[in-house]
Amino acid sequence: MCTRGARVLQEPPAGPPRSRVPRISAPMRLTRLLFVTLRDDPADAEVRSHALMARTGFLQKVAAGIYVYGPMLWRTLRKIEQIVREEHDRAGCQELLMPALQPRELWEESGRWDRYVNDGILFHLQDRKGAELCLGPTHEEVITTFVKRQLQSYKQLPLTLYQIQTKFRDEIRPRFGLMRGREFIMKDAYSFDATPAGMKESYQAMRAVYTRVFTRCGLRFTAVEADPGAIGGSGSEEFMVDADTGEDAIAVCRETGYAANVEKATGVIPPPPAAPPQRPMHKEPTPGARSCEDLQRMFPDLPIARMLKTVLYRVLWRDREGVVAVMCRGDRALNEVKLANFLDALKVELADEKLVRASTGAEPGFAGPIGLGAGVRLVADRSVEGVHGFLCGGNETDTHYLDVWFGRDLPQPETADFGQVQAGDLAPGGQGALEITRGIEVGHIFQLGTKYSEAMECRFVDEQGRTQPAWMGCYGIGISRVAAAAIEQNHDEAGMIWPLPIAPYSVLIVQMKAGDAAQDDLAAELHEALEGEGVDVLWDDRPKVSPGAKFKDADLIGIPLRIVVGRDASQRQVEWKPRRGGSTAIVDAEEAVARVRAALAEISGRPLEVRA
RNA sequence: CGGGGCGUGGCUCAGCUUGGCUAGAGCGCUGCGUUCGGGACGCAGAGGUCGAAGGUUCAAAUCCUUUCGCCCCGACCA
Repeated sequence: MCTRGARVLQEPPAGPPRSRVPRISAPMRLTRLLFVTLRDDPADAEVRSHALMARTGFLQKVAAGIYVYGPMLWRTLRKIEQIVREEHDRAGCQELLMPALQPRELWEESGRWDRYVNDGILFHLQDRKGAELCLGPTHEEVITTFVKRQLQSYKQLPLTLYQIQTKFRDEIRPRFGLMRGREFIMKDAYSFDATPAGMKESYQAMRAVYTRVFTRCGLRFTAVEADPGAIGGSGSEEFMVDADTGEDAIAVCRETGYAANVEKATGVIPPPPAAPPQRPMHKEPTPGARSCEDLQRMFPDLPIARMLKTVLYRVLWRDREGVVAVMCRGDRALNEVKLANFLDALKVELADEKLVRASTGAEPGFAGPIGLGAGVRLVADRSVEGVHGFLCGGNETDTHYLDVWFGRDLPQPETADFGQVQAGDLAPGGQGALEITRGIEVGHIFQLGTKYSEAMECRFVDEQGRTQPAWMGCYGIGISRVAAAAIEQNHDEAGMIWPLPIAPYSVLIVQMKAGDAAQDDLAAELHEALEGEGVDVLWDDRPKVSPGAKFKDADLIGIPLRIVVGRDASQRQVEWKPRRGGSTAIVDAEEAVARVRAALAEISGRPLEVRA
């Protein structure tokens, strides 16, 4: 097999293990690693984290949304996992490992098989007997089964179990490299309690774990209120890594500390303009005016907040579908997640033109509350409250009504909050303005309640001798997504900038000229010294690579601490250059080692600020 | 699933509209030499079923059909 002769692995350092701190050891000379960098971004990389990882061999695509995690990335992923493990174990959680393959029967029990298959996100297959299996996208069914076969008494509760495992979801559109893959690494945890109050306590404990985990990873993040979505349950929060390229928009208020995913966010919206003098409702021809912008041109004196739009939705429930018309102030936008929740629907989607014509008798753009087709349910966003003498669609092509009053011309429809918050709205309570920022969801925690424990009969006997379903919570961290988010948040023109706690290596020794005796000796000495202290150190010992290329590569892979061994090596002088910040200093070799020690001591000794 | 785009050495791409020399460039890679603190230079090389199948033609990377894969927008998304 070995046509090129066996390569001897780098011999392990002599003597006993030098550190009790768990550390990821591997060959640390660049000449011993498979290390290739590309000058150009790959054509299919859309975001920086993906492009940079693909250019450096961190990540290689095998199929859409399916990747090889290269050795460098794997080191980072293991460090993230390590932090996750330590914080979960410290909080009293137990690690286990569940199967990736799961039988259909379990998913029938919870009632999720059809839904997940119809949504198309479940990878499923048949074994040779024809039995159906899926590759687990999540593990509520398995964990609930695992626990129920052992759970008998309240004395066994509370209990939190977790695993770190590859998850499979046939995402309709995988994208952005590690950010949204079809196969990805996730930590999922599940708590079991005897009471709702216990569930909330477990949830709060896990919230603290998450805060510690992301803080220790060196990330800037925000915990936000979230919509629990299809998984169900009463309360949930997402942990968002702050990044402009994030897929999620979040509403935050610096003053009050309020933070919520815009899917869920609510606030106090600017009041509508004062009521105009009463005039009778009348029809007005509005040829071609399909949008509020068109109408503003036609009626320049009418404030947009006195135009009420009526938006038609096709709504799907489990057993039926229907059409719902939703009214909303002209200067506001609707929030389909809130709407679906209010209607208890599986899904809402904008009605197509055909459905609009059938429901209103008019071309799209002229829908209104008066004279809607039979069977169309009418509701209104709370932004319509207090709007008087408004304009609305006439349900007749090229026609709108003007000077319409709720109560006089038609009853005000059932009104609730279906609105999307906007920058400048006040936080709930009316203090402090909301800003809209973006984030990458790296963690999500849920209070599940008894949804799965009831469906799957995960019960125990309480103190009074009664049989009760367990109160559950579930908690996820996208391990591989954390790595991508770290780079989305921390990079510059030249490349990645890893936060020290999760960097593949903590220190990079860049040797300018391999073969120069003084440099060879000093670089080796530094490498030995750092290695001996248990520091993850990488040594760029490549010969025949120009200094420029070495610096470019160093910037690209973003090892946070850098020591350059160059022309002053014979004087034991090296250049100290952190990846971020750019300030460099000429120091002697001992000082460089001391600075590494200090930087590492700072992250391990830094008190964890707990952000609410 | 709807709309759009792309598949040509390891990477980024040209060539295709209007079929025709031996299929090109830059980067990367190998060897030799000169360089050596921000992707150096010279010389000599290696490396390609032009995504796949079928068809049209004297002749197909190029035209036609089918198919597979990938990317973007949307819908979707514990």
